[in-house]
Amino acid sequence: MKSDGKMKILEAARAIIIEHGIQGATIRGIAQQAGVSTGAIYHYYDSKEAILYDVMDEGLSEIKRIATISLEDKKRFQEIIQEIFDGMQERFKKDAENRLQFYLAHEAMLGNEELKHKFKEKYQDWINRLEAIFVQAYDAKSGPLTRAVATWTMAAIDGMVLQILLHTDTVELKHINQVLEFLLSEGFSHFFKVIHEVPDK
Amino acid sequence: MKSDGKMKILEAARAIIIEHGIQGATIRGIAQQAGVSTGAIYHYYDSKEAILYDVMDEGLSEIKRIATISLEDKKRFQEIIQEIFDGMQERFKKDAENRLQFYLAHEAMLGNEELKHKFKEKYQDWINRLEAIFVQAYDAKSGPLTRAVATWTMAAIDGMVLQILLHTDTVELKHINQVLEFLLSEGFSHFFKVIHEVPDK
Amino acid sequence: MKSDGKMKILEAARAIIIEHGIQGATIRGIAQQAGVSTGAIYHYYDSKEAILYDVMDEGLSEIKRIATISLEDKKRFQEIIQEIFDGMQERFKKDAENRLQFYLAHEAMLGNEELKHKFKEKYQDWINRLEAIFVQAYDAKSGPLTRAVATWTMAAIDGMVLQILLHTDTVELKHINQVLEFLLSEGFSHFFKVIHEVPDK
Amino acid sequence: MKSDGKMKILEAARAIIIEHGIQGATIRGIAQQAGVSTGAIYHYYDSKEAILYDVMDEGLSEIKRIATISLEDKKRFQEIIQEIFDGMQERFKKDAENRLQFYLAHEAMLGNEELKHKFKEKYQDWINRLEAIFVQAYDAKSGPLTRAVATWTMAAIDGMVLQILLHTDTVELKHINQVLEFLLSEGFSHFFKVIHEVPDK
DNA sequence: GATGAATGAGGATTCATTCAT
DNA sequence: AATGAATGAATCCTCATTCAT
Repeated sequence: MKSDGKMKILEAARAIIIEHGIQGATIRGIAQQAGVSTGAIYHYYDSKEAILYDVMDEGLSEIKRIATISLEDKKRFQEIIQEIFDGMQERFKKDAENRLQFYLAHEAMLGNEELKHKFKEKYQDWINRLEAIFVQAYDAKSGPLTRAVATWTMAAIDGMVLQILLHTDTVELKHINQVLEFLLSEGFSHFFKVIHEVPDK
Repeated sequence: MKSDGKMKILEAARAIIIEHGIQGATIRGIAQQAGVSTGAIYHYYDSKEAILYDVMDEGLSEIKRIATISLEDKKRFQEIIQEIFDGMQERFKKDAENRLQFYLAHEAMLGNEELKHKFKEKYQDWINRLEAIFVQAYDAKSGPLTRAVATWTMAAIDGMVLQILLHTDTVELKHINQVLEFLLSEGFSHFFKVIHEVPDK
Repeated sequence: MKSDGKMKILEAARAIIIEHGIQGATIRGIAQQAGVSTGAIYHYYDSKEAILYDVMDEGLSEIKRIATISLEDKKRFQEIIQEIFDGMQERFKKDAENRLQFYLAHEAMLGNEELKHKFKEKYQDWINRLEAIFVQAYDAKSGPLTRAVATWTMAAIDGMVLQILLHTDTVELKHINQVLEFLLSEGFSHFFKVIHEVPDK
Repeated sequence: MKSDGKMKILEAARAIIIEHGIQGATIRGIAQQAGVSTGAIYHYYDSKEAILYDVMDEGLSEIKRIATISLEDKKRFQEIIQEIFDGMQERFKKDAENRLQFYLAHEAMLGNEELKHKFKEKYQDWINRLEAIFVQAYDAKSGPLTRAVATWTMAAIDGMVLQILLHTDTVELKHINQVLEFLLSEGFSHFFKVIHEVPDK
């Protein structure tokens, strides 16, 4: 449970980061946005880095991604596919959250080891879930290859989010979705069927 | 054709970024590494950002090279595939350039209009080339769907680069590559064959 | 009401300018003279220019003071005249502030819109006050002509300040003042008497 | 006689100063405008300051101001007045020249002793001429007071030019001119008549 | 708990001038 | 005569962090 003060600071930091990026998130700015003094920040957090870590911790926990799909009740193939598809569509639309995640990922890759570790955990988790979904949906045998497919899928989503944030506009969303639909309904099926026949190199 | 001075600076910047990260890449540091004065830097580049952009641009133009080679002479399918595969492997290794891509994308998202425009152009270009390769390799008919596939492919590569930079280590590279290989040698073939039979919605 | 910190900085800036000129007034120098760190300066002022503007503003608000005093209680003509005269003499002596006025005017002309706006307001204010004094002292009827006289008077003072700063030494101060005295005690009286009889063209 | 190279540089410097002010006039910029290399500048001039001096020398010589009025042929009072008036109107309109002169004056007052000296000479000259005109027009006796009046007049013009350059817009030009007209046709006459009766203090 | 003034090292950038070619 | 690459000290400004009140 976070204290009131911490929550105020976290929320402020989040808002600032979304608007001004990590570089633009200064202690002063966060303090101002939170309506407290700069000194007060240091009552709650030891350093700026600690704040970033907490922002990430909260931020990444919120992001359920496509992994919210319940696996408890056996659903029909078509239903699962549809849910995955809808989940991805939702993800593409969450501009603020995507920015935040992207900024944090960027900060992590700049050398912040703690953040990097946090991301690693999260990706492991996300990919685990995605793999589980694939296993169920496509009746595939869990293994390094299903995991690799999940990894590639996650990568494709991240990369697509990046292009959306950058407004690269290389092709209409309609066609992006057509390909996605094909992949989900046929591509993966084909892959998992074929791949099982191929011996591991 | 880059001047000697520019090359010296680019090489120095790349070296610094690999060793100290982007945050550690200061003008002073780059100048020192390049063995010139700080002022000299500004003889060749208008700003630090221009240098970073050039490092990225220079490094990632690999894609351009591959595209050019592949399309010059009619090669056999297997050869083209191999080149694409190798090109992607190369991309994964370009540590400094990949970091820069995310760093600069970050800047672009924060409102740097010039950068935003450059990224848009760059993605359009990359995806155009990728599409052209696909058209040749898979004997597909150029259209919004081939373009969408190229866009997804680009996205997947970017996303994979992100995971590599974050060291998410969700699965061994061997399996990542197995999936990639399947996609290139069979997946896309299958897709383009099937897709032509499906009418545009 | 200026804070202690601001006053310290303003005084330091004024001292530096008088001794080393505007070019010699660096942030480091001002900070040193004020006995604070360079960073502290930015706690009080947003930019170097803001400091310089404040030094000028503070110094030249003398005019404002005179105007206020004069109009508070009904004074005799001779007294008001004397105050205007003394006020002008004071203005001539404000070396740092006068230099700054020209320095900042220079900046304004080069396209600094904020500064341009400030100058416009300042001149409007000065001339309003001067006009009010004239109206009271010479019992003139407020209107475009009294305003025009105030404008010319302000112009003459500025121009004289310029010549003082340039040390043109075209004539002894004694005679400059004799003419000024005549203007104040007789010239303007004559003008306002005559002008009211002339119909507006 | 100035060499071709010098003339090119001077003209370039002049143009740059008018547009970007003295601070904006860099050796590089001047060289570029003149279409020569930065090094070439130093073939013709020893330093930047030397260029400024020359620009001023040319610039101030060109400015004939109201002093172009010929005193050779005895003109009628009304004619001379009209010429002075017209001369001032012309002066007000020469935006580029006024800027140049103002910028140079500013540079001089920043501590450049050579420029200051040059300005002193010029002001002495201008005021001498103005005084001579007054003596003739108003039939006054040359002396310190006529000189003081000329100095004040010059000051008023400079100050008015400043306000015009700053666009202070305190009053319509029409009324500015009405006051000026009164001064020329009646004010000065009155002054010179009265002043002769007053004994020098 | 809370404030906000103060620190000071470190950042990018500018520019008159020099000099080998 | 002419070039333009190179110099490097100096500029303004930023910001995480500290600490007396």
